[in-house]
Amino acid sequence: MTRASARSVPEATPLWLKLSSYLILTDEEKAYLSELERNILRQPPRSDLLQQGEKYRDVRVMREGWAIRHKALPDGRRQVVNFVLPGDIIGMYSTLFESADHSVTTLTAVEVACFPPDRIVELFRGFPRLAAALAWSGAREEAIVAERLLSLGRRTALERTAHLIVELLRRLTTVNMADNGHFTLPVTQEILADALGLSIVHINRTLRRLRDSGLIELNGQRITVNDVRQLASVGQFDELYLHLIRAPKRLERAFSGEERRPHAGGAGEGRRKM
Amino acid sequence: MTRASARSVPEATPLWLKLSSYLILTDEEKAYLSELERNILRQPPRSDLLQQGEKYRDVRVMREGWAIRHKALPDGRRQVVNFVLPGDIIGMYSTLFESADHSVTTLTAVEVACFPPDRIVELFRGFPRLAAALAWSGAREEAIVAERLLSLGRRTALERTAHLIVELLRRLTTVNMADNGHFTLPVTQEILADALGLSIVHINRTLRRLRDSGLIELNGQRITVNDVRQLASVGQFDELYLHLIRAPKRLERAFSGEERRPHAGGAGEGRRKM
DNA sequence: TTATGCCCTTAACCTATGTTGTAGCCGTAC
DNA sequence: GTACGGCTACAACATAGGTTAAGGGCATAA
Repeated sequence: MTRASARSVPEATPLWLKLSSYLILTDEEKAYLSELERNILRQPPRSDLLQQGEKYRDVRVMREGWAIRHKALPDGRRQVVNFVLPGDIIGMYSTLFESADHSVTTLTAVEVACFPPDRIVELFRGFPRLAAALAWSGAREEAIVAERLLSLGRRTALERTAHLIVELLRRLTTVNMADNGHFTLPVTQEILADALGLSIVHINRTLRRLRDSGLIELNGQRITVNDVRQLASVGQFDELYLHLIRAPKRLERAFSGEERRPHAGGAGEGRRKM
Repeated sequence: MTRASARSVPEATPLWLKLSSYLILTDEEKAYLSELERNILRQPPRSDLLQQGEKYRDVRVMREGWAIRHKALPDGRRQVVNFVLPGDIIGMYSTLFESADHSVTTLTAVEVACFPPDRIVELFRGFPRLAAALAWSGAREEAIVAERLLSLGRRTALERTAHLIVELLRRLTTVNMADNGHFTLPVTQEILADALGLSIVHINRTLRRLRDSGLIELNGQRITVNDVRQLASVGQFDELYLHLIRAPKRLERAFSGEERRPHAGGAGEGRRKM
C-alpha cells in the first residue's frame, strides 16, 4: 500500500473532517477522498446546483458556502427541506435514482467538488469503511429532516423558529462557522418562511417576538443568540437527533474487529447469537 | 463461490424482494440475506419495537405487518414520521448512533428478523453491492420523509390527506398489499392525525369531505380508492419521489463494470473524466 | 438625481384548523 | 345484561397563522 503521496499532502476538506469524526481515516482513504474532490467548481449565489425533475448528473460535495435543498409544488408553493453546509453531499445516489425530486440552490457563492456517480460505486467496492461513513451521514441527514417534520407537524411558529435557530447554531459550531452564539444566516425571511412552513408575514412577527424577548438579536444577516439555553427550551430542542456524540469511534471499532470475510454459505449453522 | 446450499433453498423475503428490484442478487447474496433473517421474532399490535431515547440494540427487518416510526415532544405531542412496511429496516445504523431519536411501534401483529449491528459492518465489508442497495433504500426513505415535510409545510389538510392515501396505495401495491385501489389501513384517526400534523377532529372532517366527494370509501379499516387519478390530483401527487422507476438495473450495471480496484495513490494523474 | 427592485415591517382583516363537549357504536369483561 | 373503554362523529366556538395592503430602507442602475 503506497503511502499517500508525499508530493502533495492531501488537504483536509470539510467532507474529510466530517467523516473523520467517525473514523480514523487511513492515508489511503484520505488520498482517495482528496482525489475525489479534485475537480472543483464555483457558483454564484442564488444559482441552482440541481433542479427538481432534471436527470441526475454529477455527484457534488459542498466545500464552501450555503445552499438549500427544496421542493416545490406545481403551483409554486415551496418547502425548504434542509440547509446544505460544507461537507454535505448533493445527489449521492445519482446512480440509483432516475431524476431529482428536489432542487438545490445556492444562497452564497459556493465552491463544490464534482465527480461522476460511478465513483460512488467504486467507493463502495473498494473502501467499505468510507462507504459506511457516507451511509451514516445520509442517515444523519434523514434524522434532521425527520426532526423538521416534527417541527412542522407539532410545534408552534415560535417553537419552530427557536428550534431552527438552535439547530443551525449547533451545526455551524461543529464546522467552525459560528462562534460564541453568533453566526451569519445568509437567508431572506422568505426562505426562512419556506423552511418553517409559515408565511413570510408570520415569520416576521415571530422573529420580532424573539427579538423583543431578548433571546436573539438580528442585524442584517448576522444573528446573535443571547441565551441558547432558554432558546433551546422555547424550541423544545433536544440535540439527540443531531447525533453529535461521536460515539467513541464505534465504526472504527466495528471495522477493526476480526478480519474474517463473512461466511455466506446459505443456511450455515453456528455463529448467530446476540 | 459455493452455490447457495441446495439443502435449503432460501426463501424470498420482503427485504430480498425490495433489494432485487435494484440488483440481480447472486446466489451468495441471497444466501447471506436469508441467513441474516434467520432469527425471527413476533410482536403483538401496539407494542414498541424501539423507544425514543433508548440505546440501540439489534437491527430489525420487518417481514410482516405494519408499524409506525414516530417522534414525541416532552409534552406529549407526537408526529408520525413514516409507516414501516415489510422489507423496511429498523435501526440500521445502530452501530453508529448512540441512542434512538425516534420510536417504532407496531400497528398490527408483526414478524421481524433481528441481528446484531455488527453484521451491517460485516455486510459493508463483504457485500458491497448489498451495502449500496441498502444505502439506496435509506435514501429512498429520506425522500419519502422529505415529501411528507412538503405536505406538512405547504399542503392543506385535504391535500395532505389525499396525498398520503395515494402514497400508501402506491407503496402497498409494490409489495402486493393492495389490489385494485383498495387496501387495509390498520390505523386509528388519531394516528392519521399524528402523521399529517392535524387534530383528530380535523382529520375526521377531512375524511368526511373525501368520502362525500366520492373519491374514497371507508368501512372499518378497509379503504377503497375510487378514483386514483383524481385523488392524486387533489393531493398534487407526483410519484417521482418514490423512485419506483427501478432505473433499469442501474446499480447492477455500475457494479458489473470493469473490476479494477480503484486506485488510491493520492494525487495520481489520469483516469478522471466522466 | 431619480427610478427601480428587493427586502423588511406593521396593521387590519380573514379563514383553516384547533378545542371543547356531547353522543353513539361496538366489542370485551364480568 | 350492564359497565367500560376505545373509537368515530359532529356541532359550536376559539385562535394561530394566512392574506392583503401599505410604507420605508437601502442598494444598484441610469
